[in-house]
Amino acid sequence: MAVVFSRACEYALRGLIVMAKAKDREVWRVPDVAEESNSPAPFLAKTFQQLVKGGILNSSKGRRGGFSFARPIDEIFLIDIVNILDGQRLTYDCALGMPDCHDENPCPFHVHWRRIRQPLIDALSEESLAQMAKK
Amino acid sequence: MAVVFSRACEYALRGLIVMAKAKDREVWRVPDVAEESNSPAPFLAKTFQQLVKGGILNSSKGRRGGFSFARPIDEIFLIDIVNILDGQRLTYDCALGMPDCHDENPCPFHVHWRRIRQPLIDALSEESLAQMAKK
DNA sequence: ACAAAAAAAGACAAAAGTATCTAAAAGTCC
DNA sequence: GGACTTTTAGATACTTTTGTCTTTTTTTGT
Ligand code: SF4
Ligand code: SF4
Repeated sequence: MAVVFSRACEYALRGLIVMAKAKDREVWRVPDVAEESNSPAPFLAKTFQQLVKGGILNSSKGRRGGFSFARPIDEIFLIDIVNILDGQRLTYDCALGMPDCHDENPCPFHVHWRRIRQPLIDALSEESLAQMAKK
Repeated sequence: MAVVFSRACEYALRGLIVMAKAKDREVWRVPDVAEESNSPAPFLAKTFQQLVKGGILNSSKGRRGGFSFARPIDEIFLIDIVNILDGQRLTYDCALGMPDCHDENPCPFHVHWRRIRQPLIDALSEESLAQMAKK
């Protein structure tokens, strides 16, 4: 088990940060992103396809093809990426794994998880790839 | 992938909360805990064995045997359970999955993860099973 | 002593997640 | 048009986690 994000999400975040940091370069081939972000290229390629479907990336085939951002990077927030790759797991699901329990008649742990999850959601929602690239 | 804890940890937390809530009962058989916490009994048994090794639970075999707390439940904190079952993953490892990188020359995400992880560690460190049982 | 009950230990099975490989489709450049 | 490059799609393999099953060991109660 990874720490908080799935491996796919970890690789994607690392890769997208690399891409966002390179102001001069627009289009990236998967092998280049993979090398720069220390990710396995074939696996990263799969997750980039998901990000294309999710509207984060554009892709183009052929000689000068590759992946590029589908919109300005100050309009791409970390939560967008996490939502596409890891779903609502981190932002909605019960931390104790109960399938059909939310808010009504909460168990003792509920209030804690709420207090922890909300700042996480806030941070992911407020931070854009553009801001990540600056630091 | 579970939300933040492994399944083993989810089941353990749920089970221990059930046990802590029952002030009248000291010794619990695994099948009873499993039923009360909606966990698979054989799997829960395995994780309880880990908690015995970790010093959280005592176990006794035979007719009136079962599991009981190894120390007062106001001295058992959630972080103790998480540390035994999930290791340092949540409290120390890099959220982006980089193996050998901590604090020195941090990447753009580092500061965010620190700001999120610390409240999590604090909450888990401050909350005891006794407090969990009250609510 | 004996039978029953419980945890302990280990083997095993199933599922999910991660990673690689191959062939196909589409675009670029000459 | 043809060679080449890149994504896309699908198949496949590996690994880890999760879950089950069986046997053994220990204790209790009769
Ligand atoms: S009340 Fe407890 S079991 Fe229900 S969603 Fe909240 S943490 Fe999960
Ligand atoms: S600096 Fe970035 S890569 Fe390094 S431990 Fe922190 S979050 Fe992980």
